[in-house]
Amino acid sequence: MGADPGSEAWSAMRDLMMAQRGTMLAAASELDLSPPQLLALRALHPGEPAPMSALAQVLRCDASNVTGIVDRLEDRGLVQRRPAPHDRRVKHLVLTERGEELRRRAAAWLDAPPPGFEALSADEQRELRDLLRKVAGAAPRPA
Amino acid sequence: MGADPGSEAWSAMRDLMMAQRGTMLAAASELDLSPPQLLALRALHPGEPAPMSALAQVLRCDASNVTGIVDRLEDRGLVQRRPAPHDRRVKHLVLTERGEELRRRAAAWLDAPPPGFEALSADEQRELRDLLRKVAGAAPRPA
DNA sequence: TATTGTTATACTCTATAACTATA
DNA sequence: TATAGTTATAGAGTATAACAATA
Repeated sequence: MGADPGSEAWSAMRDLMMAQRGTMLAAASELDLSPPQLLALRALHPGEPAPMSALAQVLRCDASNVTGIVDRLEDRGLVQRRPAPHDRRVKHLVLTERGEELRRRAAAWLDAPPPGFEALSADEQRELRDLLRKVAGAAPRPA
Repeated sequence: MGADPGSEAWSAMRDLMMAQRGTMLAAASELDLSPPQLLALRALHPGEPAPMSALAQVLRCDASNVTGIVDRLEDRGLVQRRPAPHDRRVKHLVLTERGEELRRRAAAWLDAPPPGFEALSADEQRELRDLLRKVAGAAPRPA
């Protein structure tokens, strides 16, 4: 019955991913954001203007979609489009004060480890961290 | 700079989740399925008829959406609606032969551990499995 | 010529509300 | 009365193709 340890580990991790999907959807609903809007808000960092194209990369969607997603975030006063200094084709996105505030509320939902992590001792949490870093570091996301 | 080990472990796991999101989107595109359709196909198990409502739970969406998603899967000959024996309000979903075949192709994409897992020794994979099971088991998904 | 972002289009997903058929 | 699934509706996400402005 037992598959190899790697597959079993991956299976457990996918369970956690499905649970996290629920948390993310709940957070989006609570913050009155669509899932892509929530992802976009998190991809933007305070004080770090980013081109529209960066959002397309994170969202893994076509650039044409970013236009509409940013339109709605901008309509709500959460982000602003600004001309990029070095290339007049590029538009930079910056978080507004309200955008930063909403982003902080999103972080409170999503950055905290799920309650299941409390089942591990401090030593076990360190072990888990090191193992996960090894896995994540070994597989740099393909562009 | 270092947060607590739990947060650091969670951060590494979220990196893996974002990477997995890319894999899932690539698989859906490759199989010519939308993300919800792919999720639905995976939620149905060969030889195990399931009510529409089960899909709504897995997809975490309203029941009204399931109608359309199943409509399109049925139009493509991947699933079939059947009357449930015990309650004539309920409709059971079953995978067709084509549905099972496509589901196998989806599993090939998604069930295999990402390449990063190869960075771990067999012992480390077992450690990771045990730690993840402890975390996942401690936090049964809230209904 | 190539790239960034926009527009137009068609399709899918999504929740809400109202509805049908059953329980 | 309550529940399973459908329909109608409106808004949002999605890719494709064509386009403007800029490089």
